Amino acid sequence: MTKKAGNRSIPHQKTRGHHANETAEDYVEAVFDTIEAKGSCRVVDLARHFDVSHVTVSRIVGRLVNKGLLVTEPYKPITLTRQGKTLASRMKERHKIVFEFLLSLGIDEQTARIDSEGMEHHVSDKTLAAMKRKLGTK
Amino acid sequence: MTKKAGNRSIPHQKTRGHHANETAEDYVEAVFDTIEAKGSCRVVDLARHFDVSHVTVSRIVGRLVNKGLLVTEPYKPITLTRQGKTLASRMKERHKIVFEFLLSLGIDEQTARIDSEGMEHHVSDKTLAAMKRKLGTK
DNA sequence: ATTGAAATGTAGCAATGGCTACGGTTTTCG
DNA sequence: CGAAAACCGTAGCCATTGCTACATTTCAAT
Repeated sequence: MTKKAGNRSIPHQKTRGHHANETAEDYVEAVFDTIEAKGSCRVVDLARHFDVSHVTVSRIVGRLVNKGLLVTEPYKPITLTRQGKTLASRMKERHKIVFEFLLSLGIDEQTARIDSEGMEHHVSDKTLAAMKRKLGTK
Repeated sequence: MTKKAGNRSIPHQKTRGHHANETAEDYVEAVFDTIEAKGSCRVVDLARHFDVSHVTVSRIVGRLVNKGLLVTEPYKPITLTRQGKTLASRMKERHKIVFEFLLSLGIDEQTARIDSEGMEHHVSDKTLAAMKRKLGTK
């Protein structure tokens, strides 16, 4: 052994696990925003937000409950655990920095919004710090 | 119907399909680079490159052959179709721009390499153009 | 209080991307 | 040449994320 385990220089992530993380990040952020916007967050809110079926949402919510990020009960609204809130805050912060950085490059809001949503999961702390620096410099 | 179909304003991609595209992009790029580097590309080269098993590679290669991006035969090397070459070139160009842009932010090569691999799939043409502009400006 | 609509849950299917185990091909080398 | 090593394919398992169809629960409006 020591053969199969990540001897490669880390770059290429095992997609499955990596994407599961992205999903968790997206969901806690959406739950946070929805609660902030309308007081509570239901499965249907997330389904509309991500444009997927409520089935997909409730399965993923179940997984994130098991992971300790969300709390809910059958037919009840969804809330964040402390851990979920922490992750959501972190993601919102990343999102904001990447979004504003893109705006500072002269990109329109619509494009910046879409790109930042895709990029925020792939930007390392170092790159995020560099973007923050540039923004402060401006 | 017209109900379930993407009425949302496009940002949130149906992950499955979206990620399949990313995989295709990564694979054609890797095939291109491998052929450039050592004359031919085998399943085992890709398995080592992505640090996954050869089984995963050969299944994905099979799919990309069906998609018209790759060409191969049992126990033979993998080559790119014209379409595959086009996509590979596009991805390499994106990769290069994002990578160099990150370097221009003062990020170290290792980090820039990892981040650019993750980001290249999520950067729109507009954002890419903006990065290119900034690089030219320097 | 009842009923009907909206929201959730459950069952079950498909596609993608991981894996191990096992067996067949090809290549290389003694 | 012949055997070991390297490479590749197939079978079959699991997890994730989509979906439709159908059942159940809640809630609001009459």
